[in-house]
Amino acid sequence: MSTPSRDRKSRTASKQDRPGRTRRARDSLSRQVILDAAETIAARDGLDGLTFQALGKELTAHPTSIYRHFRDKDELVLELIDNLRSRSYGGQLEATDSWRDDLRSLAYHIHEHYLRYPQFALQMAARTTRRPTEFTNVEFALDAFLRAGLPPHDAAIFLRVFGNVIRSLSSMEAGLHALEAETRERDALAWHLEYRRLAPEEYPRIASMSDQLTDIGDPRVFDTAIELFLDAIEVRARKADGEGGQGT
Amino acid sequence: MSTPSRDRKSRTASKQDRPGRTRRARDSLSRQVILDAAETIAARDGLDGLTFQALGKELTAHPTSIYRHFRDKDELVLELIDNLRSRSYGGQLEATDSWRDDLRSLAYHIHEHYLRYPQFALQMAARTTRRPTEFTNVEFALDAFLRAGLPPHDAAIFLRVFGNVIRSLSSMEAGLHALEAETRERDALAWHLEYRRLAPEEYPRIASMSDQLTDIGDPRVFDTAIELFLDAIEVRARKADGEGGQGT
DNA sequence: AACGCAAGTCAACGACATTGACAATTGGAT
DNA sequence: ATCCAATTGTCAATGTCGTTGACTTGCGTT
Repeated sequence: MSTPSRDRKSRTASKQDRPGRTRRARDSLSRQVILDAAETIAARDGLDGLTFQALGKELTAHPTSIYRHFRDKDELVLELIDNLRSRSYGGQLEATDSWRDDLRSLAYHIHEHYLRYPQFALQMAARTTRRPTEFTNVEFALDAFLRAGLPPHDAAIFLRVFGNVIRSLSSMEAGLHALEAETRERDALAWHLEYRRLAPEEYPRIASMSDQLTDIGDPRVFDTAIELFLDAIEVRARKADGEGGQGT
Repeated sequence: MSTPSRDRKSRTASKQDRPGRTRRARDSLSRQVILDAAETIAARDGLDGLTFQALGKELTAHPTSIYRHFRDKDELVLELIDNLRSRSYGGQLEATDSWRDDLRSLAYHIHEHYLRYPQFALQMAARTTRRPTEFTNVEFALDAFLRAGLPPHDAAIFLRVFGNVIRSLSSMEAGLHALEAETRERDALAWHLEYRRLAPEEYPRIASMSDQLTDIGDPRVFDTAIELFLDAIEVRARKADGEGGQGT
């Protein structure tokens, strides 16, 4: 056999040996087509499964075709995240006459979004996108804080606290869900066993309450955290209102 | 990146950049020696820089030597995390007569630990290690909650809420710090500019307070979150105490 | 009809984790 | 003291990944 480096480019033969594997039609790829395929893969195999080779297979195209449309993988992933976010909560929020209900509703919207796309949670939590969806949410929350009676200065910082708590808690919970089911169950089981086995002399409080302790993924945690925050905000708002109104 | 073409070519004798150091002495490697090297690398180059090849170079050993001491990379990383944690806050916590101070102190201990090792923050937040350091912290916090006057059932769930909020917020903040400084500054700058530029008719609340808005990495966020939580716990404890004690 | 150029393809590269075979060193049994 | 087998370090090889540069193909313009 001669060197196969040059004569491998047989014109029609190599194309026809796999009838299904023809070259993709020109302009049949686009950012949107690729993003859709990426979402399919990520939803099915997780973020780790989202490789260029997997994309190539999903699209029936050569893996490196994607480089004609995205500079690198990071650009693709960021675009995908933005795509999902805008699809998940776009303009579904309407203010009621209860700031508490509004904030709670916003919190659950975001929480739900994170749990829907656990693969991306970690990346979503720490980045601001500065896009319409984000602006709308900020405006909505800010309005609720002001209606609660907080002075603007407090509203500004509480907005961030509230938002960060929601996103970081959701992200963490989503991160857990993203683990393999088997690993997670094994962890939870080991957790219960080991905490029950601790010496009561050394850890009296743990021992006395071991039945009531709950593991890290307990869904009540998020609900409780939100209610605690709303309580705290209410207290502060009342206090500020009293001071501002000089004893009204 | 320059191509290090010189150090891989050594077949037989040219390995002797260091004469006499053909092979590491027997038993000169151990879990602890490897973990120390791993910490050095991670602190210097980040968690992404922690590869077996880097480890090999740091130890002047063959990269695969590590497999004699750790089953795989995950085991190494988890062990490293546990190592750092126990070194960072081991038995420095002492209960005072103020449950509020105690919980605050615990929160800051953990927060500081996360900021000290931002590379590991993401992995630390979501995993329970079930090790002495963790047990001690849980016992400490549980005791504080009970002293605050919470009924055991509430203490159990609040323990988780408090812990998850601390860890997830710290993790997120650390994640920001772990980004390259350049990227982070560019992001913060863009954030301020874009929020100031928004149309007042569409986002009146944002426009009216644009000067007071703060970015995602504001260090006051953590402090405020903790104080809000402590407030909320105090309210709940008073309520529970009043109900349980039938009017004090 | 010819051609330029964008879009798809392909092989190759270097970095990565992991594996199985191999070599050197050690301590214990003889 | 000597041998042996287990332990520990080494090395080549495998298969994955993202990314690059050279190539081919065919559409739109001329």
